[in-house]
Amino acid sequence: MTIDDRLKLENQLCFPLYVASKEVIKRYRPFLDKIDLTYTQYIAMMVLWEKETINVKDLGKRLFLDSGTLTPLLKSLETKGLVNRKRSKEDERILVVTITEKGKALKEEAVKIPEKMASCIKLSPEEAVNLYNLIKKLLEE
Amino acid sequence: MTIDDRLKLENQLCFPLYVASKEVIKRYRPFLDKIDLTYTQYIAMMVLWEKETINVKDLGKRLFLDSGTLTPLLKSLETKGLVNRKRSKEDERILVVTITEKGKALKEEAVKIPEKMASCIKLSPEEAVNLYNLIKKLLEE
DNA sequence: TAATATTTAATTGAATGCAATTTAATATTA
DNA sequence: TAATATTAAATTGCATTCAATTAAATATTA
Repeated sequence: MTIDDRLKLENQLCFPLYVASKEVIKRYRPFLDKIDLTYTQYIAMMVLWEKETINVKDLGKRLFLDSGTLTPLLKSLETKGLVNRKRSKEDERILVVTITEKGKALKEEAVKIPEKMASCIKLSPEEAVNLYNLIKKLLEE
Repeated sequence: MTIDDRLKLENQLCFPLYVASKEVIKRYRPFLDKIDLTYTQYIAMMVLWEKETINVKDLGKRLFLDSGTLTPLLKSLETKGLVNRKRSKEDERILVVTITEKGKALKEEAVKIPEKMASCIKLSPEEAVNLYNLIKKLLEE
């Protein structure tokens, strides 16, 4: 490979990763539109469907997002009536996010999404596991 | 796997992909800061280092970006003196982007980036190829 | 040719995403 | 305790990203 070749898009690992991520998120859109969530709102709700209550810092650790992204996102979810935001009594710095009944109810709609997405993606279960493990390794260190 | 498990982040393929894409782009930042480019500006410049001249539509096809992203991006690259923007004489709808001498000169700095990035990523060449192929397959259809 | 359709960028608007700073609360230390 | 340091969110500012619309130019069709 020449020096020049190294600066070509096709020879970068990052670029296909970047395209794939955007593309897969785009494929979620028709399904997410039906429950009026963006992708980022959806992954935040996924955490809340599992945990019901979490503070902003822990949510950020889980989603790899900071308060600059999460604060407006959570305010928007609150406006939709899906979560409550309340300062902790013990430590006023901490903002505790709790899922509402309406938020919980939304889960019934959302459970259909993963299998619908799976059928959009042309990977065998083995390939999917393989990809998953390679991405995990990529993220190491 | 229970129905509930399917709605957990760890069991989604999309989420690690999304995190990995952001993370790898973040790792580019220290290198890109040195040549005063954002990641998106960098991939646009990569195309121009290879082709010297391209119109917005073709650039968008190559980068999987539309004019909503590219128009401000290219204006910014023009402000930096790295490209020129000029309407085609034959078809005034088409905007032709051409790399400047300053833009070409920047390539000398940029050639070091891919190998520096490679050393940031803990994948063997075989694993990288494997990942590349799986991502390509994921994007099919 | 005149009317219509298509194409290409630009624009608009909403939602990220992140670095950097600020604010307020709590913890630590002198 | 008083001063300082740390922590958690919020805010600010800049750069995407994309859907939808607009505007202008070109192509096609009646």
